[in-house]
Amino acid sequence: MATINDVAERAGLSVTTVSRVLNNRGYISEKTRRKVYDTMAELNYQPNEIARSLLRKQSNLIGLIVPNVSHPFFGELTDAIEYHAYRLGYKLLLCNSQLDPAKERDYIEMMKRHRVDGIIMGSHTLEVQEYRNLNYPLVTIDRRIDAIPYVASDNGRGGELAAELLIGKGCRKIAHFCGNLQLDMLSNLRTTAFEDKLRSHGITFITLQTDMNVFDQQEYERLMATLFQSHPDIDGVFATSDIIASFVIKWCRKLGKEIPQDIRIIGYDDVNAATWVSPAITTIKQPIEDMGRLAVELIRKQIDGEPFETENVLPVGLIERETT
Amino acid sequence: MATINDVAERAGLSVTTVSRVLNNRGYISEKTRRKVYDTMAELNYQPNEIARSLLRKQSNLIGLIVPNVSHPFFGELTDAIEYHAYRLGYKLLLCNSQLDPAKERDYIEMMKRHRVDGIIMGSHTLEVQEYRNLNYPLVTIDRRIDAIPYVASDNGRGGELAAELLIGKGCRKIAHFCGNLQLDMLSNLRTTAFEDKLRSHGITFITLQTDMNVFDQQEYERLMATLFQSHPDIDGVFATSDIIASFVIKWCRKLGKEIPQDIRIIGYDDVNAATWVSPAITTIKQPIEDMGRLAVELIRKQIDGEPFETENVLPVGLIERETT
DNA sequence: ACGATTGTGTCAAACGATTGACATGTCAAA
DNA sequence: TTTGACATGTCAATCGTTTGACACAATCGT
Repeated sequence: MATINDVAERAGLSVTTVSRVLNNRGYISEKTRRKVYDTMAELNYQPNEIARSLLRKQSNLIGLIVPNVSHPFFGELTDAIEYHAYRLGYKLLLCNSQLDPAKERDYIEMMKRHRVDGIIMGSHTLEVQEYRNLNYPLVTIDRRIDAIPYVASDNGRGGELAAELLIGKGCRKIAHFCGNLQLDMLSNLRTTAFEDKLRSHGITFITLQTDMNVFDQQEYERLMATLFQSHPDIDGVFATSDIIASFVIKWCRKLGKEIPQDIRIIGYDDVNAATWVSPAITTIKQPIEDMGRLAVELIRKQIDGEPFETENVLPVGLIERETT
Repeated sequence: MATINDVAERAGLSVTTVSRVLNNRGYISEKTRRKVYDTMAELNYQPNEIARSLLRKQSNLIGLIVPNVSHPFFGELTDAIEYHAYRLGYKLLLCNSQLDPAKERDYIEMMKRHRVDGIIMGSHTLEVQEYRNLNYPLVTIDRRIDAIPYVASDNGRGGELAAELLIGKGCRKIAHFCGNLQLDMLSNLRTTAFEDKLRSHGITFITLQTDMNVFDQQEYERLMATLFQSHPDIDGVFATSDIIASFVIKWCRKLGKEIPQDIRIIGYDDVNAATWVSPAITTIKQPIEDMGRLAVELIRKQIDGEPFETENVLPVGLIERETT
């Protein structure tokens, strides 16, 4: 691969001059500028970003850790993050933790070695202490750790909205699929708020935990079987992801339950997949695009030393479709 | 951030010695080795991969370009690629082209500047000439360009299997949703093989083009409306992705068509989403995991100068579920 | 004709690590 | 006592680029 020296030599100029046109500094005549560009094209020269990064102490890389990009929520979030990172001139280093602490730790180390400019943590399976010691531009999705800036949507409000809708539709016995409550994530607020609301209305509910971030279809199926066997009379379901909701729909069909007459279902996230199934899923919309934009923005601000908000909670919305 | 000099100084050793323990070369006493590791931990030292890359002329980065990770097929493919890249010690640079040639070109340039060790092209919207001139370790997914190694699944066989199944089930008038036939992709072979088979059996068919890689829900809906309006009597559908198939299912429900009694539907890919909808989609399975593994493997072989196959066509399979 | 502006050059240091050449020393085996 | 393995050190070059300091011309306005 051609270097700046090759370009300078071939163009009959000094490296300094070539560097000057590359970086737009100092006086350069139009003729020289053109000569340099021509030669660059001729040699198919691309400035070596590695050398630049070394000198500038800036890699223009952002690390993103998610449980799994093939989960619709994280896929769409990754899309949004990639879009905004690109707009700001950053490249994205993608890591799937698979919710494996060892892999997550390993990836974080790798990223630090590669001197990424910041890390967006969509997965967080480690102990709080480890994140605290990181000492790095960081943004967390859906989890609050000390003073580390985070972006989340209003999970409490989401749970409330779901409860209100189901109550309003007259449901009397409701099942709720939530994520792993052991993990310290803000999405657990959905469950808290949802249960509080139901309790205050004296409505019966059953809460079932899943691992919503890396789906295990088998586990979902087992869970559905258990639920409908022990509680054949539930008339409402609040699932903490649209994917789980789609499994509920499947199971209802299998059991001959009419949706929404016999049972009402509400999902969460409003991923594209919510409209792929029929009936289309009523859901709580997370502003995925905005969350991605904000996450990137927060990294940028930390890099540029600008002030930033630590707590970034975005509004959610109810999207009513055909399952309620 | 601490450098190797800081470590050496603090440990009372020379950089050479520290470097020797880092790289496991030459004689090192157990005592010194421990001293170095302790000091590294103390200073929270991480060797600067940027400096290493510059010297070694190896970034350990693999670039991946896909139309869009939030498309289930590419999400799952990305997962597989990430998994195997990680196993081999590579990090993944993720790029969504959004099927925008300008963005794709721009990303390719960026990747070359960053000296990624190889590029996996899951999106290819540029002119053949541009890829030819790339002169870089490259692997293409589902597209054949000169001698550039590619991985694909047996699209021809896939189309054939779909046709055989539908014919076997007694369908007489079949609709086929294919991707953009203008793009020179191997997935077009599905269409060719499918149509050939139907023709040889004297079965009527209608082929409709979509842009399957970046889904536009609106477009799908429009397409469905058109199809069922002008051909209310179709009794079989072959969709070139499971997502499109799920839209067909939706539309059939809306029109009160029973699946599979009135109409049989077969999708393509066998992504997870194929089982989220009900009835679960009968589909042609692409070995996504293997495709990802092979793609990474092909990049590695090019980097390491090992011999490799240029044509890598993996077998597909029929997964019969509930829509046929 | 003077000084300012413009255009280009030379030189060297710096970024953080690796590596080869070579020197020096200790210690134990032969 | 000699030899060689083991252990560590010094020194300098290298990867490709940027940048500041400084020098030297040519050209321009006045």
